[in-house]
Amino acid sequence: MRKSSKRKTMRLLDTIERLRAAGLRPTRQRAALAGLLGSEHRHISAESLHREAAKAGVPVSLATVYNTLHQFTEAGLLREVAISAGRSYFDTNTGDHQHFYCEESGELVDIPGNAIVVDGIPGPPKGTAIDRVDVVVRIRRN
Amino acid sequence: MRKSSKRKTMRLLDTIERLRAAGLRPTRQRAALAGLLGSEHRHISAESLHREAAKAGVPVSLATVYNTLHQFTEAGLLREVAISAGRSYFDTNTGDHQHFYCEESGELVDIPGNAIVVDGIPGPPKGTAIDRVDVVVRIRRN
DNA sequence: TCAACAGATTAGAACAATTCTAAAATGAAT
DNA sequence: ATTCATTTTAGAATTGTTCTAATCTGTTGA
Repeated sequence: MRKSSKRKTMRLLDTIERLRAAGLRPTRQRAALAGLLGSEHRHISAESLHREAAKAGVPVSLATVYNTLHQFTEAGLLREVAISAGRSYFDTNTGDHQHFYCEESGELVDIPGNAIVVDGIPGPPKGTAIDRVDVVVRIRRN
Repeated sequence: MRKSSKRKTMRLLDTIERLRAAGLRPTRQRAALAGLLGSEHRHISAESLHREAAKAGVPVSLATVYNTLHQFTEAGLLREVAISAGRSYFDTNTGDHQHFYCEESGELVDIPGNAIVVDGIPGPPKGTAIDRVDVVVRIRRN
């Protein structure tokens, strides 16, 4: 067995464990998608992941990609980043951080959470609690 | 002439002046929509403004509502607030401020700009400049 | 005042992103 | 192996938005 193959196998087992831990049945498709998401932090859309899966020879329906992304998000494996109407990203980095967003290219760039500080947020309206604070720094080429 | 009618007329003239000043031809529809947007600060969607116009007896096509909202935004009369895929708001308050967003109700609540402070934003990627910093404080009922 | 034309509006088609549906397939537990 | 709940799937449906080509309206200048 070659090294790369062995590594792949170990990653797969890992993935299956993580799915189980998240309370998700480790199906073929979920494991494949989790594998594609990989360990490096990335910003993906449903469409782009669907294309990637197809390219990797894992035929998954677009509906399943959407289902899976939402389940992963609920399970805390992903974070959804709202940018603009009709443009939704999923971020494999669920830790504390924010984003630059380039209006022209549509690209996201991370801002480490320890860099940015938001201060002076008033108490939330009665009967509600703060869930998360999202900062999007919109940038333009010049 | 009744008081309310006089007030209405004055507002209309005002509106027309503001449109001209923004370099927009003061058409029936633009004046009507600008009038509906009124002077109090509000958060609206294209759909909601379209419904309002219909209810007020001003038949405007949805396409015109979209066109007008975008033109007003470009002219600096409105600010667009991106909340989530498939949910875009226009804010009649173009001054410095941010928002609470209630995940459950979809409502926006203003946070005065003088309250909130964002610090420690790193220099933007090479070749780009910061256009705007958007803060969305996501809240949930409890 | 009105003719002419650029610019604006319109209904409806087209489009993009996402969700729904009902049927077929699969994983887990006997 | 059989069963059953869960998952996947293709394709239809929905939603929000933009496009298109025809029609209409402000504005300008004769």
